[in-house]
Amino acid sequence: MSATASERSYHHGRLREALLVAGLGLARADGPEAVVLRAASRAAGVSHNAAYRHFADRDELLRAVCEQCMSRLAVLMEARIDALPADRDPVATAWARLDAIGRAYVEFATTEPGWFRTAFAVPPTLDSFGLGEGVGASGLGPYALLSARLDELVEVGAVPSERRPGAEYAAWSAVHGLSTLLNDGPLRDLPAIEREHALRVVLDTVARGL
Amino acid sequence: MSATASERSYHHGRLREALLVAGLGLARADGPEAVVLRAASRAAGVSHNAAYRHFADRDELLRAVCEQCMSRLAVLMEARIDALPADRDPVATAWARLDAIGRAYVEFATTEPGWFRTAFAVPPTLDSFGLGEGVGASGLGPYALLSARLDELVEVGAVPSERRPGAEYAAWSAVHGLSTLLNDGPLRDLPAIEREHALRVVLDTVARGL
DNA sequence: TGTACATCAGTGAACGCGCGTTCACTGATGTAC
DNA sequence: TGTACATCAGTGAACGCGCGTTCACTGATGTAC
Repeated sequence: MSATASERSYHHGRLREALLVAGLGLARADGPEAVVLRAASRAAGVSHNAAYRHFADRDELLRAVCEQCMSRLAVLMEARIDALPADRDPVATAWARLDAIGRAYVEFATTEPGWFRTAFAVPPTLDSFGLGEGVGASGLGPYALLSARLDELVEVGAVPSERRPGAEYAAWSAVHGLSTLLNDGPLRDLPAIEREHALRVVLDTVARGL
Repeated sequence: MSATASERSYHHGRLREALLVAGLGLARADGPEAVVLRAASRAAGVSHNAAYRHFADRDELLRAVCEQCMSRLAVLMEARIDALPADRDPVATAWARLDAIGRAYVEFATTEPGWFRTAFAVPPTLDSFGLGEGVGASGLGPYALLSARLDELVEVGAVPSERRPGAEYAAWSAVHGLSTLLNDGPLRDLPAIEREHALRVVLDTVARGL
Protein backbone atom coordinates (compact mmCIF):
# COMPACT_ATOMS: atom_id res chain seq x y z
CA MET A 1 0.00 0.00 0.00
CA SER A 2 3.02 2.32 -0.09
CA ALA A 3 2.92 5.15 -2.60
CA THR A 4 5.74 3.73 -4.69
CA ALA A 5 4.12 0.31 -4.77
CA SER A 6 0.78 1.71 -5.84
CA GLU A 7 2.52 3.84 -8.44
CA ARG A 8 3.88 0.68 -10.00
CA SER A 9 0.87 -1.52 -9.62
CA TYR A 10 -1.52 -1.99 -12.47
CA HIS A 11 -4.02 0.23 -10.77
CA HIS A 12 -2.06 3.34 -10.15
CA GLY A 13 -4.49 4.84 -7.70
CA ARG A 14 -3.37 8.43 -7.85
CA LEU A 15 -2.93 8.82 -11.55
CA ARG A 16 -4.80 12.09 -11.84
CA GLU A 17 -2.49 13.72 -9.33
CA ALA A 18 0.53 12.08 -10.92
CA LEU A 19 -0.42 13.46 -14.33
CA LEU A 20 -0.93 16.89 -12.87
CA VAL A 21 2.50 16.78 -11.23
CA ALA A 22 4.02 15.58 -14.48
CA GLY A 23 2.25 18.35 -16.35
CA LEU A 24 3.60 20.92 -13.92
CA GLY A 25 7.09 19.58 -14.52
CA LEU A 26 6.67 19.88 -18.26
CA ALA A 27 5.26 23.39 -17.95
CA ARG A 28 8.06 24.42 -15.65
CA ALA A 29 10.74 23.33 -18.07
CA ASP A 30 9.24 24.32 -21.40
CA GLY A 31 6.03 26.22 -20.95
CA PRO A 32 2.45 25.42 -21.91
CA GLU A 33 3.22 23.92 -25.32
CA ALA A 34 5.13 21.19 -23.53
CA VAL A 35 2.11 20.11 -21.53
CA VAL A 36 1.26 17.19 -23.70
CA LEU A 37 -0.65 14.03 -22.90
CA ARG A 38 1.90 11.55 -24.09
CA ALA A 39 4.79 13.13 -22.24
CA ALA A 40 2.77 13.48 -19.04
CA SER A 41 1.71 9.85 -19.24
CA ARG A 42 5.30 8.81 -19.84
CA ALA A 43 6.45 10.77 -16.82
CA ALA A 44 3.73 9.16 -14.73
CA GLY A 45 4.94 5.75 -15.88
CA VAL A 46 1.74 4.84 -17.60
CA SER A 47 0.62 4.14 -21.15
CA HIS A 48 -0.30 7.25 -23.06
CA ASN A 49 -4.00 6.72 -23.19
CA ALA A 50 -4.50 5.89 -19.54
CA ALA A 51 -4.70 9.66 -19.19
CA TYR A 52 -8.07 9.64 -20.89
CA ARG A 53 -9.55 8.01 -17.78
CA HIS A 54 -8.86 11.25 -15.91
CA PHE A 55 -8.92 14.04 -18.46
CA ALA A 56 -11.30 14.35 -21.36
CA ASP A 57 -8.52 15.53 -23.62
CA ARG A 58 -5.24 17.37 -23.72
CA ASP A 59 -6.90 20.69 -23.17
CA GLU A 60 -8.45 19.62 -19.90
CA LEU A 61 -5.03 18.62 -18.57
CA LEU A 62 -3.57 21.91 -19.68
CA ARG A 63 -6.35 23.81 -17.94
CA ALA A 64 -5.69 21.98 -14.71
CA VAL A 65 -1.96 22.68 -14.91
CA CYS A 66 -2.63 26.29 -15.80
CA GLU A 67 -4.81 26.78 -12.76
CA GLN A 68 -2.09 25.33 -10.55
CA CYS A 69 0.41 27.80 -11.98
CA MET A 70 -1.87 30.76 -11.37
CA SER A 71 -2.40 29.54 -7.86
CA ARG A 72 1.33 29.37 -7.22
CA LEU A 73 1.68 32.94 -8.38
CA ALA A 74 -1.01 34.00 -5.93
CA VAL A 75 0.66 32.06 -3.13
CA LEU A 76 4.00 33.77 -3.72
CA MET A 77 2.34 37.18 -3.74
CA GLU A 78 0.69 36.40 -0.41
CA ALA A 79 3.93 35.07 1.05
CA ARG A 80 5.87 38.21 0.13
CA ILE A 81 3.27 40.39 1.81
CA ASP A 82 3.19 38.25 4.92
CA ALA A 83 6.97 38.38 5.16
CA LEU A 84 6.92 42.17 5.47
CA PRO A 85 7.74 43.71 8.85
CA ALA A 86 4.54 45.21 10.29
CA ASP A 87 5.92 47.93 12.53
CA ARG A 88 5.38 50.95 10.35
CA ASP A 89 2.80 53.62 9.88
CA PRO A 90 -0.23 52.71 7.72
CA VAL A 91 0.78 54.75 4.70
CA ALA A 92 4.30 53.35 4.53
CA THR A 93 2.90 49.86 5.10
CA ALA A 94 0.42 50.22 2.28
CA TRP A 95 3.13 51.36 -0.12
CA ALA A 96 5.47 48.60 1.00
CA ARG A 97 2.79 46.03 0.37
CA LEU A 98 2.10 47.29 -3.13
CA ASP A 99 5.81 47.18 -3.79
CA ALA A 100 6.10 43.67 -2.38
CA ILE A 101 3.25 42.37 -4.48
CA GLY A 102 4.75 43.86 -7.62
CA ARG A 103 8.16 42.42 -6.86
CA ALA A 104 6.60 39.03 -6.14
CA TYR A 105 4.89 39.08 -9.53
CA VAL A 106 8.13 39.75 -11.38
CA GLU A 107 10.03 37.35 -9.12
CA PHE A 108 7.64 34.55 -9.98
CA ALA A 109 7.83 35.36 -13.68
CA THR A 110 11.62 35.40 -13.83
CA THR A 111 12.35 32.49 -11.53
CA GLU A 112 9.64 30.29 -13.03
CA PRO A 113 9.22 31.48 -16.59
CA GLY A 114 7.62 28.24 -17.74
CA TRP A 115 4.99 28.36 -15.04
CA PHE A 116 4.41 32.04 -15.62
CA ARG A 117 3.71 31.54 -19.29
CA THR A 118 1.53 28.57 -18.52
CA ALA A 119 -0.50 30.52 -15.99
CA PHE A 120 -1.64 32.78 -18.82
CA ALA A 121 -1.88 30.12 -21.49
CA VAL A 122 -5.53 29.28 -20.98
CA PRO A 123 -7.84 32.28 -21.04
CA PRO A 124 -9.10 32.92 -17.56
CA THR A 125 -11.81 35.52 -17.55
CA LEU A 126 -11.19 38.50 -15.35
CA ASP A 127 -13.69 37.16 -12.83
CA SER A 128 -12.04 33.82 -12.44
CA PHE A 129 -8.66 35.47 -12.40
CA GLY A 130 -9.77 37.30 -9.31
CA LEU A 131 -11.66 34.58 -7.53
CA GLY A 132 -12.40 30.89 -7.74
CA GLU A 133 -9.62 29.64 -9.99
CA GLY A 134 -5.92 29.85 -9.42
CA VAL A 135 -6.19 31.36 -5.98
CA GLY A 136 -3.82 31.45 -3.07
CA ALA A 137 -4.37 30.51 0.55
CA SER A 138 -6.54 33.57 1.15
CA GLY A 139 -8.93 32.50 -1.58
CA LEU A 140 -7.95 35.46 -3.74
CA GLY A 141 -6.31 35.38 -7.15
CA PRO A 142 -3.51 37.68 -8.30
CA TYR A 143 -5.91 40.30 -9.59
CA ALA A 144 -7.94 40.40 -6.38
CA LEU A 145 -4.75 40.60 -4.33
CA LEU A 146 -3.69 43.63 -6.31
CA SER A 147 -7.10 45.27 -5.92
CA ALA A 148 -6.89 44.82 -2.17
CA ARG A 149 -3.57 46.67 -2.09
CA LEU A 150 -4.97 49.56 -4.09
CA ASP A 151 -8.04 49.75 -1.88
CA GLU A 152 -5.78 49.92 1.14
CA LEU A 153 -3.81 52.79 -0.37
CA VAL A 154 -7.01 54.76 -0.81
CA GLU A 155 -8.21 53.90 2.70
CA VAL A 156 -5.08 55.19 4.37
CA GLY A 157 -5.19 58.31 2.24
CA ALA A 158 -2.05 57.59 0.25
CA VAL A 159 -3.86 57.66 -3.06
CA PRO A 160 -6.71 60.06 -3.88
CA SER A 161 -9.93 58.15 -4.45
CA GLU A 162 -10.50 59.70 -7.87
CA ARG A 163 -7.38 57.82 -8.99
CA ARG A 164 -8.70 54.51 -7.83
CA PRO A 165 -10.85 53.48 -10.85
CA GLY A 166 -8.74 51.48 -13.26
CA ALA A 167 -5.60 51.71 -11.14
CA GLU A 168 -5.22 47.95 -11.49
CA TYR A 169 -4.58 48.42 -15.19
CA ALA A 170 -1.59 50.65 -14.56
CA ALA A 171 0.03 48.52 -11.87
CA TRP A 172 -0.66 45.22 -13.49
CA SER A 173 0.38 46.25 -16.99
CA ALA A 174 3.68 47.54 -15.67
CA VAL A 175 4.77 44.39 -13.87
CA HIS A 176 3.32 42.09 -16.48
CA GLY A 177 5.04 43.95 -19.27
CA LEU A 178 8.37 43.98 -17.50
CA SER A 179 8.03 40.26 -16.84
CA THR A 180 7.44 39.36 -20.46
CA LEU A 181 10.12 41.72 -21.76
CA LEU A 182 12.64 40.18 -19.36
CA ASN A 183 11.61 36.61 -20.04
CA ASP A 184 10.86 36.41 -23.72
CA GLY A 185 11.49 39.88 -25.04
CA PRO A 186 14.38 42.12 -25.97
CA LEU A 187 15.38 42.54 -22.31
CA ARG A 188 16.15 38.87 -21.96
CA ASP A 189 19.91 39.36 -21.89
CA LEU A 190 19.89 42.13 -19.32
CA PRO A 191 22.44 41.51 -16.56
CA ALA A 192 21.14 41.01 -13.02
CA ILE A 193 21.98 44.50 -11.71
CA GLU A 194 20.29 46.15 -14.62
CA ARG A 195 17.26 43.91 -14.14
CA GLU A 196 16.96 45.08 -10.58
CA HIS A 197 17.31 48.67 -11.74
CA ALA A 198 14.56 48.17 -14.28
CA LEU A 199 12.27 46.67 -11.67
CA ARG A 200 13.02 49.55 -9.31
CA VAL A 201 12.21 52.14 -11.97
CA VAL A 202 9.01 50.38 -13.04
CA LEU A 203 7.65 50.04 -9.51
CA ASP A 204 8.61 53.57 -8.48
CA THR A 205 7.15 55.13 -11.59
CA VAL A 206 3.83 53.41 -11.06
CA ALA A 207 3.76 54.35 -7.39
CA ARG A 208 4.42 58.00 -8.18
CA GLY A 209 1.85 57.96 -10.93
CA LEU A 210 -1.00 56.60 -8.84
CA MET B 1 6.86 39.32 -68.01
CA SER B 2 3.79 40.33 -65.97
CA ALA B 3 3.86 39.54 -62.28
CA THR B 4 1.16 36.93 -62.50
CA ALA B 5 2.80 35.21 -65.42
CA SER B 6 6.16 35.04 -63.71
CA GLU B 7 4.49 33.78 -60.56
CA ARG B 8 3.18 30.85 -62.50
CA SER B 9 6.20 30.10 -64.61
CA TYR B 10 8.63 27.44 -63.58
CA HIS B 11 11.09 30.05 -62.56
CA HIS B 12 9.10 32.09 -60.15
CA GLY B 13 11.51 34.97 -60.10
CA ARG B 14 10.44 36.65 -56.90
CA LEU B 15 10.02 33.63 -54.72
CA ARG B 16 11.86 35.04 -51.75
CA GLU B 17 9.53 38.02 -51.61
CA ALA B 18 6.53 35.80 -52.22
CA LEU B 19 7.48 33.55 -49.31
CA LEU B 20 7.96 36.55 -47.08
CA VAL B 21 4.55 37.90 -48.01
CA ALA B 22 3.02 34.48 -47.42
CA GLY B 23 4.80 34.28 -44.08
CA LEU B 24 3.44 37.67 -43.10
CA GLY B 25 -0.03 36.46 -43.96
CA LEU B 26 0.38 33.38 -41.79
CA ALA B 27 1.79 35.43 -38.94
CA ARG B 28 -1.02 37.92 -39.20
CA ALA B 29 -3.70 35.28 -38.92
CA ASP B 30 -2.20 32.91 -36.39
CA GLY B 31 1.03 34.25 -34.98
CA PRO B 32 4.60 33.03 -35.20
CA GLU B 33 3.85 29.31 -34.75
CA ALA B 34 1.93 29.48 -38.02
CA VAL B 35 4.95 30.69 -39.98
CA VAL B 36 5.82 27.33 -41.37
CA LEU B 37 7.74 26.44 -44.51
CA ARG B 38 5.20 24.15 -46.05
CA ALA B 39 2.31 26.53 -45.62
CA ALA B 40 4.31 29.48 -46.93
CA SER B 41 5.38 27.48 -49.97
CA ARG B 42 1.81 26.42 -50.55
CA ALA B 43 0.65 30.02 -50.39
CA ALA B 44 3.35 31.02 -52.85
CA GLY B 45 2.17 28.29 -55.19
CA VAL B 46 5.39 26.37 -55.12
CA SER B 47 6.54 22.98 -53.92
CA HIS B 48 7.45 22.90 -50.27
CA ASN B 49 11.16 22.55 -50.66
CA ALA B 50 11.63 25.27 -53.21
CA ALA B 51 11.81 27.49 -50.12
CA TYR B 52 15.19 26.02 -49.29
CA ARG B 53 16.66 27.89 -52.25
CA HIS B 54 15.95 31.14 -50.41
CA PHE B 55 16.00 30.34 -46.72
CA ALA B 56 18.40 27.99 -44.97
CA ASP B 57 15.62 26.62 -42.84
CA ARG B 58 12.33 27.45 -41.21
CA ASP B 59 13.98 29.59 -38.61
CA GLU B 60 15.51 31.88 -41.18
CA LEU B 61 12.09 32.50 -42.73
CA LEU B 62 10.62 33.20 -39.32
CA ARG B 63 13.39 35.68 -38.58
CA ALA B 64 12.73 37.54 -41.78
CA VAL B 65 9.00 37.71 -41.08
CA CYS B 66 9.66 38.75 -37.51
CA GLU B 67 11.85 41.63 -38.63
CA GLN B 68 9.13 42.80 -40.99
CA CYS B 69 6.63 42.80 -38.15
CA MET B 70 8.91 44.81 -35.92
CA SER B 71 9.44 47.23 -38.73
CA ARG B 72 5.71 47.71 -39.20
CA LEU B 73 5.37 48.49 -35.54
CA ALA B 74 8.07 51.16 -35.86
CA VAL B 75 6.40 52.58 -38.95
CA LEU B 76 3.06 52.94 -37.17
CA MET B 77 4.73 54.66 -34.23
CA GLU B 78 6.38 57.13 -36.59
CA ALA B 79 3.14 57.72 -38.45
CA ARG B 80 1.20 58.51 -35.28
CA ILE B 81 3.82 61.04 -34.27
CA ASP B 82 3.88 62.67 -37.67
CA ALA B 83 0.11 62.96 -37.67
CA LEU B 84 0.18 65.12 -34.56
CA PRO B 85 -0.63 68.83 -34.93
CA ALA B 86 2.60 70.77 -34.41
CA ASP B 87 1.25 74.13 -33.20
CA ARG B 88 1.79 73.77 -29.48
CA ASP B 89 4.36 74.71 -26.93
CA PRO B 90 7.38 72.40 -26.62
CA VAL B 91 6.36 70.81 -23.33
CA ALA B 92 2.84 69.96 -24.45
CA THR B 93 4.22 68.70 -27.74
CA ALA B 94 6.71 66.43 -26.01
CA TRP B 95 4.00 64.93 -23.81
CA ALA B 96 1.64 64.53 -26.75
CA ARG B 97 4.33 62.67 -28.65
CA LEU B 98 5.01 60.27 -25.81
CA ASP B 99 1.30 59.66 -25.56
CA ALA B 100 1.00 59.11 -29.30
CA ILE B 101 3.85 56.65 -29.37
CA GLY B 102 2.35 54.67 -26.50
CA ARG B 103 -1.07 54.63 -28.11
CA ALA B 104 0.48 53.52 -31.39
CA TYR B 105 2.19 50.62 -29.66
CA VAL B 106 -1.06 49.36 -28.14
CA GLU B 107 -2.95 50.12 -31.33
CA PHE B 108 -0.58 47.95 -33.33
CA ALA B 109 -0.76 45.16 -30.76
CA THR B 110 -4.54 45.07 -30.64
CA THR B 111 -5.28 45.58 -34.31
CA GLU B 112 -2.58 43.16 -35.46
CA PRO B 113 -2.17 40.68 -32.64
CA GLY B 114 -0.57 38.06 -34.84
CA TRP B 115 2.06 40.46 -36.11
CA PHE B 116 2.63 41.82 -32.65
CA ARG B 117 3.35 38.39 -31.21
CA THR B 118 5.52 37.57 -34.18
CA ALA B 119 7.57 40.73 -33.78
CA PHE B 120 8.69 39.42 -30.40
CA ALA B 121 8.94 35.77 -31.36
CA VAL B 122 12.58 35.79 -32.35
CA PRO B 123 14.89 37.24 -29.72
CA PRO B 124 16.17 40.57 -30.95
CA THR B 125 18.87 41.88 -28.67
CA LEU B 126 18.25 45.28 -27.22
CA ASP B 127 20.77 46.78 -29.62
CA SER B 128 19.15 45.41 -32.70
CA PHE B 129 15.76 46.26 -31.33
CA GLY B 130 16.85 49.87 -31.32
CA LEU B 131 18.72 50.03 -34.55
CA GLY B 132 19.43 48.02 -37.63
CA GLU B 133 16.65 45.44 -37.56
CA GLY B 134 12.94 46.03 -37.68
CA VAL B 135 13.23 49.76 -38.12
CA GLY B 136 10.87 52.33 -39.52
CA ALA B 137 11.44 54.98 -42.16
CA SER B 138 13.61 57.04 -39.82
CA GLY B 139 15.98 54.13 -39.35
CA LEU B 140 15.01 53.78 -35.73
CA GLY B 141 13.36 50.79 -34.07
CA PRO B 142 10.56 50.97 -31.50
CA TYR B 143 12.99 51.17 -28.61
CA ALA B 144 14.99 53.98 -30.11
CA LEU B 145 11.82 55.86 -30.99
CA LEU B 146 10.77 55.68 -27.35
CA SER B 147 14.19 56.84 -26.17
CA ALA B 148 13.99 59.85 -28.44
CA ARG B 149 10.67 60.87 -26.88
CA LEU B 150 12.08 60.58 -23.38
CA ASP B 151 15.14 62.59 -24.34
CA GLU B 152 12.91 65.28 -25.71
CA LEU B 153 10.93 65.42 -22.47
CA VAL B 154 14.14 66.03 -20.56
CA GLU B 155 15.34 68.62 -23.07
CA VAL B 156 12.22 70.75 -22.79
CA GLY B 157 12.35 70.47 -19.03
CA ALA B 158 9.19 68.40 -18.63
CA VAL B 159 11.01 65.57 -16.91
CA PRO B 160 13.86 66.08 -14.44
CA SER B 161 17.08 64.61 -15.79
CA GLU B 162 17.63 62.43 -12.74
CA ARG B 163 14.51 60.54 -13.77
CA ARG B 164 15.81 59.85 -17.22
CA PRO B 165 17.96 56.74 -16.61
CA GLY B 166 15.85 53.65 -17.09
CA ALA B 167 12.73 55.60 -17.96
CA GLU B 168 12.32 53.38 -21.02
CA TYR B 169 11.66 50.44 -18.76
CA ALA B 170 8.69 52.12 -17.15
CA ALA B 171 7.07 53.36 -20.32
CA TRP B 172 7.76 50.30 -22.37
CA SER B 173 6.69 47.79 -19.70
CA ALA B 174 3.41 49.60 -19.25
CA VAL B 175 2.31 49.56 -22.88
CA HIS B 176 3.76 46.14 -23.55
CA GLY B 177 2.04 44.67 -20.53
CA LEU B 178 -1.30 46.23 -21.39
CA SER B 179 -0.96 44.92 -24.93
CA THR B 180 -0.38 41.32 -23.88
CA LEU B 181 -3.06 41.41 -21.20
CA LEU B 182 -5.58 42.72 -23.72
CA ASN B 183 -4.55 40.32 -26.45
CA ASP B 184 -3.80 37.02 -24.76
CA GLY B 185 -4.42 37.66 -21.11
CA PRO B 186 -7.31 37.99 -18.72
CA LEU B 187 -8.31 41.35 -20.20
CA ARG B 188 -9.10 39.79 -23.54
CA ASP B 189 -12.84 40.11 -23.16
CA LEU B 190 -12.82 43.73 -22.06
CA PRO B 191 -15.38 45.82 -23.99
CA ALA B 192 -14.07 48.61 -26.20
CA ILE B 193 -14.88 51.53 -23.88
CA GLU B 194 -13.20 49.84 -20.96
CA ARG B 195 -10.18 49.12 -23.15
CA GLU B 196 -9.87 52.79 -23.93
CA HIS B 197 -10.22 53.60 -20.25
CA ALA B 198 -7.47 51.12 -19.40
CA LEU B 199 -5.17 52.63 -22.01
CA ARG B 200 -5.91 56.14 -20.72
CA VAL B 201 -5.10 55.13 -17.16
CA VAL B 202 -1.91 53.31 -18.14
CA LEU B 203 -0.55 56.19 -20.20
CA ASP B 204 -1.50 58.86 -17.67
CA THR B 205 -0.04 56.96 -14.76
CA VAL B 206 3.28 56.54 -16.52
CA ALA B 207 3.37 60.19 -17.57
CA ARG B 208 2.72 61.37 -14.02
CA GLY B 209 5.28 58.95 -12.65
CA LEU B 210 8.12 60.05 -14.88
C1' DT C 1 23.82 34.83 -84.78
C1' DG C 2 23.99 29.91 -83.10
C1' DT C 3 25.03 26.59 -80.10
C1' DA C 4 27.05 23.82 -76.11
C1' DC C 5 27.10 23.75 -71.57
C1' DA C 6 27.15 25.36 -66.73
C1' DT C 7 24.28 26.94 -63.41
C1' DC C 8 20.30 28.16 -61.20
C1' DA C 9 15.59 27.33 -59.38
C1' DG C 10 12.37 24.60 -59.29
C1' DT C 11 9.89 19.29 -58.63
C1' DG C 12 8.19 14.95 -56.34
C1' DA C 13 8.97 11.14 -53.43
C1' DA C 14 10.40 9.75 -49.15
C1' DC C 15 11.88 9.56 -44.19
C1' DG C 16 11.23 10.26 -39.40
C1' DC C 17 9.13 12.77 -35.70
C1' DG C 18 5.71 13.42 -31.91
C1' DC C 19 1.45 14.37 -31.37
C1' DG C 20 -4.04 13.52 -30.35
C1' DT C 21 -7.26 10.23 -30.52
C1' DT C 22 -9.81 5.77 -31.08
C1' DC C 23 -10.25 0.82 -30.84
C1' DA C 24 -10.69 -3.63 -28.79
C1' DC C 25 -8.60 -5.63 -25.11
C1' DT C 26 -7.38 -7.32 -20.10
C1' DG C 27 -5.99 -7.28 -15.30
C1' DA C 28 -7.54 -5.67 -10.69
C1' DT C 29 -11.08 -4.43 -7.53
C1' DG C 30 -15.30 -4.39 -5.08
C1' DT C 31 -19.83 -5.88 -4.17
C1' DA C 32 -24.42 -8.65 -4.14
C1' DC C 33 -25.87 -12.77 -2.83
C1' DT D 1 -17.01 -16.83 4.20
C1' DG D 2 -17.03 -17.83 -0.91
C1' DT D 3 -17.98 -16.87 -5.26
C1' DA D 4 -19.97 -14.77 -9.67
C1' DC D 5 -20.00 -10.88 -11.96
C1' DA D 6 -20.04 -5.84 -12.93
C1' DT D 7 -17.16 -2.17 -13.16
C1' DC D 8 -13.20 0.38 -13.15
C1' DA D 9 -8.48 1.58 -14.71
C1' DG D 10 -5.22 0.29 -17.07
C1' DT D 11 -2.68 -1.79 -21.97
C1' DG D 12 -0.96 -1.99 -26.87
C1' DA D 13 -1.71 -1.39 -31.64
C1' DA D 14 -3.15 1.59 -35.00
C1' DC D 15 -4.64 5.76 -37.69
C1' DG D 16 -4.01 10.24 -39.49
C1' DC D 17 -1.98 14.71 -39.18
C1' DG D 18 1.42 18.33 -40.52
C1' DC D 19 5.68 19.30 -39.93
C1' DG D 20 11.17 19.78 -41.17
C1' DT D 21 14.43 18.01 -43.91
C1' DT D 22 17.01 15.30 -47.49
C1' DC D 23 17.48 13.03 -51.89
C1' DA D 24 17.98 12.57 -56.77
C1' DC D 25 15.88 14.71 -60.37
C1' DT D 26 14.63 18.19 -64.37
C1' DG D 27 13.15 22.36 -66.72
C1' DA D 28 14.61 27.17 -67.63
C1' DT D 29 18.10 30.62 -68.12
C1' DG D 30 22.25 32.84 -69.31
C1' DT D 31 26.81 33.00 -71.10
C1' DA D 32 31.39 31.80 -73.56
C1' DC D 33 32.83 30.95 -77.81
